[in-house]
Amino acid sequence: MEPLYKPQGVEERWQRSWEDEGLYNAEAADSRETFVICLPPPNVTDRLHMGHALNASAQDVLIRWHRMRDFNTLWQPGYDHAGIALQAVMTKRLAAEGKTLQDVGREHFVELCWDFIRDYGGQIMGQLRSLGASLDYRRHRFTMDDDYARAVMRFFVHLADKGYLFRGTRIVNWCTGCASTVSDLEVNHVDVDDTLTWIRYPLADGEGHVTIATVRPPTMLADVAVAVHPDDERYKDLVGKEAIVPVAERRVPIIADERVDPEFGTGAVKITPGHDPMDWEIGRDHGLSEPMVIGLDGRMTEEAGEFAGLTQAEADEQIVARLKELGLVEKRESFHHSVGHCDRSGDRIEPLVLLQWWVEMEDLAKPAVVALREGGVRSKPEQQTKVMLSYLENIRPWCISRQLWWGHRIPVWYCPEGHTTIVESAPSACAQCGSKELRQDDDVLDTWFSSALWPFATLGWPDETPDLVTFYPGDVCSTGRDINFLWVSRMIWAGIELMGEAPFHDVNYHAMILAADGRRMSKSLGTGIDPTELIAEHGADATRYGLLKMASTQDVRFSAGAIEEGRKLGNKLWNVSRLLLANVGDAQPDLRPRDVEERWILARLDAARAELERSIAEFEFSAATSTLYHLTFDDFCDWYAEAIKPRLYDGDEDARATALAALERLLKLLHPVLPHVTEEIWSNLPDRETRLIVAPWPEPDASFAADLGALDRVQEAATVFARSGVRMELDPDEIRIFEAKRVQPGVGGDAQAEIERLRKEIARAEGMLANERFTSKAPQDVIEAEREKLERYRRELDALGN
RNA sequence: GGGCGGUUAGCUCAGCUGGGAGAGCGCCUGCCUUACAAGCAGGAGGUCGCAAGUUCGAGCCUUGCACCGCCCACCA
Repeated sequence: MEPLYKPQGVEERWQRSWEDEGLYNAEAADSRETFVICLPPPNVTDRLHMGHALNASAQDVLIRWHRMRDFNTLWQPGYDHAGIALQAVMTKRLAAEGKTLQDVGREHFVELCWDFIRDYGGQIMGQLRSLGASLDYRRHRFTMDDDYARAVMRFFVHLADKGYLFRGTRIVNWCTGCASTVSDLEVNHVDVDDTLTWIRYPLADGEGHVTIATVRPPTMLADVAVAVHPDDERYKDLVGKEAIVPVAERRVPIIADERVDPEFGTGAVKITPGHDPMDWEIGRDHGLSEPMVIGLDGRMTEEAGEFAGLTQAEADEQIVARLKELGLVEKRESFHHSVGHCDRSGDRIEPLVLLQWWVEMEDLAKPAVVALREGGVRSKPEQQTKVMLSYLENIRPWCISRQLWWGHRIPVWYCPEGHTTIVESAPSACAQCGSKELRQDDDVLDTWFSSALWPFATLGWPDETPDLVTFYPGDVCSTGRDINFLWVSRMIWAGIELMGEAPFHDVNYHAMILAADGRRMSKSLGTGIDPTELIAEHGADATRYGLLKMASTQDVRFSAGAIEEGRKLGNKLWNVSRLLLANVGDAQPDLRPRDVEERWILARLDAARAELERSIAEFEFSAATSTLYHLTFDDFCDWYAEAIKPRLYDGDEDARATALAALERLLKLLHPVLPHVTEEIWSNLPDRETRLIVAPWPEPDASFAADLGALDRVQEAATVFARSGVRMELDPDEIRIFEAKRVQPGVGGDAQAEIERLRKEIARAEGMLANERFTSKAPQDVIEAEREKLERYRRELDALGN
């Protein structure tokens, strides 16, 4: 064993062993209690980034911990086909070759996507292996696998059968960049600077005008009304009259609607149902038509007459110029407001009225609300439950059709009579009229439609497979807050709807790791840090430790020091193991705690076990790393190992056997966080045939917790000695430890300064205990603690000769 | 507009139901160099964002304010 632990080589070797020996595997036939986590399926094109690495580390700690606790433990891996994302990548590649989608055609395009995945996809599983992630890689699933596709089709048909599905013409979020609709959740509202133009609409009866304000003058070509608030006194007389939309020269009614904000602008608003969500709702309620003057390409359509074919910017310029000529522009002012942008492409969302497939969400969401409200599904941090509830309680229909080629094609067939046939696989004839002339819907499903099934479609659903019976429902979902609505909420309601219960009982939302500037890591700004480089440089153990340590709050800046701390911990453990292994002779691990320091370390190990169980169970991984660090450095190395060193050298068999047993326990406690170095050391223990990864987690053992005062006294004496150079009186046992530890006087140890410090503390404590209001109102244990402190200070002062 | 989180040592962050302000890194000093290309021991460094309130006692509870970040949202 070398003095410096080098993870390179060691880690890869164990990763191969664990996997080859089948120690990651979960079997349905295994009758032990199960513990199941599904890896959030990364996009098939993803490479490991900081979020993946952190989340995988957290999940692996849970998985390894439960595996050691004798659970039948399944960590399910796989990929998501990432409809829009992959199609965008492929479209770009085609464009680089000077080709368009139409050039290659649908069928060939899909083949190209598969080729791309074969060539460039699937890298992240290898990267997760290098992190030591103990996924059951044999069970790898992909959301476009044949079996998975069958589940998606069943889901669609199920929703149709239950009446949750409908096809309707509504206003949607159209992304010109993706050339597809996107759901409300995939729209980012971004503040932008626009120009607000105040335009006079003459009244049809020639009696004056009404002024509206708009940031999008070209859409006035699609105006069908002017609306005011019903209680707005200024416009009472105008309601029911007509106005003339300038340029378009169209007569439109002036209507009253409560959704108009009388405080905004003039209190009168142009109504354009074809291009604005609120206008669409008002228009629908007033039975107005929904003309559109902007097309799928974002340009002005034929409906725009003389402006057809122009970009919106060009149309804007020309229309405003025309209005100015007509003297109808009252004013123009800069205007700061928030506008929807496509989360994927960044393009400004174009609200358009299109025929799409929707899921009616209200009833589906209700059982999920109950599960969250009644604690069937808990969140960490807890506030996320409220966030999720407010989303589910205000949920709106989900637009699930996407105008893409890469994805699950919607299983709906249309006949010339206009009938629809909804079945899982291609029908031979129309279900209603028997027509053989069927045409499948061109669209594919939202990627998240298939992701929602992940916890059970990966186990064989809709078939009642042994895997499904054994491993559903799972236990924990660990993910980022960014996909809580997109993915987590949908797994919950889909699980309840199709499986009768939610797929997990706990959701852990991990921290976001930010760059040094406090913003999200950004490739273009060069602030990103690649976890695969961290692994290559510092090792997987150090990377895991560092990520878990730094990610204590919801958002945290990356700190290289945390990784370094992990490396140091592994190195320290390595070296204390070298010390013990080199000096135990042929001793076997055995508990023979004869002396106080041995009972003490066993009690400390058990206390740490309890702290770890609590922190891991509560997903407080940062607290867990802290426990491990102090246990290893302070307790095990600095006190215990130092104290027993002389006896090890002397060939004390009890000390040797107990030291090995204590080291075993330490390795077990550290294994979930630092799996590689602990397994490596474990393999060097005498007669070691079993693997640490499946070694039993230590049972609670409080039998050594009593009478630990001796160590406390030695530590107290050491502190006093270091600060003052004065030795307190100790018992022979205590002196032995004190000597073994070779306690040194601190630099500038100053008895006088220490005496003054203690006197001040004593005065403070005495003051508190003399305060009747404190002694009468404070809890007994607080008062008792204060008395003990006072005693200790007095004892120390006494030792200093005062 | 609504909601949530944050503001503690030079840096990254802990601080559980109110009861002596902490860790790691960095810095300074000493010791050891027969586990630790390092380790051990000690030290300096903080009006716990600001203000008021409750309390015997506030980093922690209440109210207001300031700044930072995130989420949701039909401000044309």
